[in-house]
Amino acid sequence: MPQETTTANALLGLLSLRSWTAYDLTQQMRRALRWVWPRSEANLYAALKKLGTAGLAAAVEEPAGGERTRTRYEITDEGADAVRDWLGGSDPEPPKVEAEIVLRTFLADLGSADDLRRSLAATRRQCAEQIATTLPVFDEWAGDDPPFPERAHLVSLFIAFMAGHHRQLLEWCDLVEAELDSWPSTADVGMTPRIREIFDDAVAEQRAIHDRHAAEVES
Amino acid sequence: MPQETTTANALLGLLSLRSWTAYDLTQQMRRALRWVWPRSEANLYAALKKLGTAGLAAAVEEPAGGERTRTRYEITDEGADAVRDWLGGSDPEPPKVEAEIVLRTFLADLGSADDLRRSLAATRRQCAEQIATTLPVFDEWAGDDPPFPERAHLVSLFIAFMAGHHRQLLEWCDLVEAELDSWPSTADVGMTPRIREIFDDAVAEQRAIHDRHAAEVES
DNA sequence: CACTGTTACTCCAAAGTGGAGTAGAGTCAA
DNA sequence: TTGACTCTACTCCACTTTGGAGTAACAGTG
Repeated sequence: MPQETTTANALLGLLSLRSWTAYDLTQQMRRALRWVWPRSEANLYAALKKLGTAGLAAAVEEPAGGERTRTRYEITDEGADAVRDWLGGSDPEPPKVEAEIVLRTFLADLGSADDLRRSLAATRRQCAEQIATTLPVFDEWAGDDPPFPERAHLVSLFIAFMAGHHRQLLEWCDLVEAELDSWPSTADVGMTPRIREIFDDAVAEQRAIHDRHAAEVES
Repeated sequence: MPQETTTANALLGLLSLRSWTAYDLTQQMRRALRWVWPRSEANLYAALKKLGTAGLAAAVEEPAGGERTRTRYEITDEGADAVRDWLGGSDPEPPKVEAEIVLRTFLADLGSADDLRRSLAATRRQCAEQIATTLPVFDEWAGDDPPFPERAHLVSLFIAFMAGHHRQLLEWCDLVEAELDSWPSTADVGMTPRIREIFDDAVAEQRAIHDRHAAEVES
């Protein structure tokens, strides 16, 4: 049996909770899981079809008002096995970050201080927009009739990750902006005492993690 | 003039600092920039060729010992303009995260507690491995003869981002593991008082960010 | 002088993107 | 009741990107 993709397993995971229509699944991915596993609609619909042909999910056409139909998917026993194999028999891919803002900061001496300030402001705005779309979802969970009350612990950990991610990103933006305000320009600042402090702190923290891990492996 | 991709601009950014061979550029991306802008080797070589045909960089074949040649790239005036346009005339893409570990945690009730523990341990290991590859690069910057001493301030902010990212990820792993140890199993824990605390804290933090941003926009 | 590792790339099938397109159904207001 | 929207429920397609394998020459080591 060939290994399924993580996207396929994510869909199978949702299908383990209940049956969904294809449309609902894409919306669910878009509303919530997008923030840790972003995939395009086209890809999700395609992955669902593959789950169907691989026998991991069963597709049923159901009426959707008037002439229309929609496709409802239900997990099969093979599908449930596949999810268990995934969780129990493989390690997660390492987390992956794509942060153009950090790239721009790294190359900030090729532009003006205001260029960088605008980019940081854009990142803050994007962060706030992201939160604006997720807050209603969280409120649904906080309300009287949450979708899966017995899963509140897992959802809470998910939300904690999001909060931590946003905190770290915005704190970093604050740091960059504070530094930027203390520089004459973006170029040729070099290793001032304050910069040395930031550098040493960051390296020391990484080294501590590294050493702690090495010690744990040895033991 | 059509907009360049972020990858193209990243390469042009490096070429603004000095000339590089194609091989060196891919290694540089792999050693350092990968952590905020991961791209495959194949893609980088292809992007460089495009920069050549677009006139943004000039490719020169140079001898590489014996019969072999390698391609050295130098930025052109058009290329330098393109970088400035990028930094000054467009906003960064929103940061993007892909974290299978969070997905697995979200779906942890489909597997055992040990499954999740193994996944968390794998994430910790991946984190340590990542740090192990970056520490030598940082040490180079801390040493007597750093590559671009006048850019130390930008490199330091880059490293600060990496440290913050790793801190947030590992602290989240700690939180999950601590919770996990207090649960009878991964399933059906639901909204215990402790979970409610985690949930409320995370939502409150997000809301604070959201409200602060809304207030700033209004003013 | 064989062997291992590094340099310097290319190739390719498969996965994924994102924007446009399509078309029926419900909703609300003039 | 008719037109304008928005939502539902997808499909299509050209393009980009991935990641692993492959290739072949050179450089250093024992």
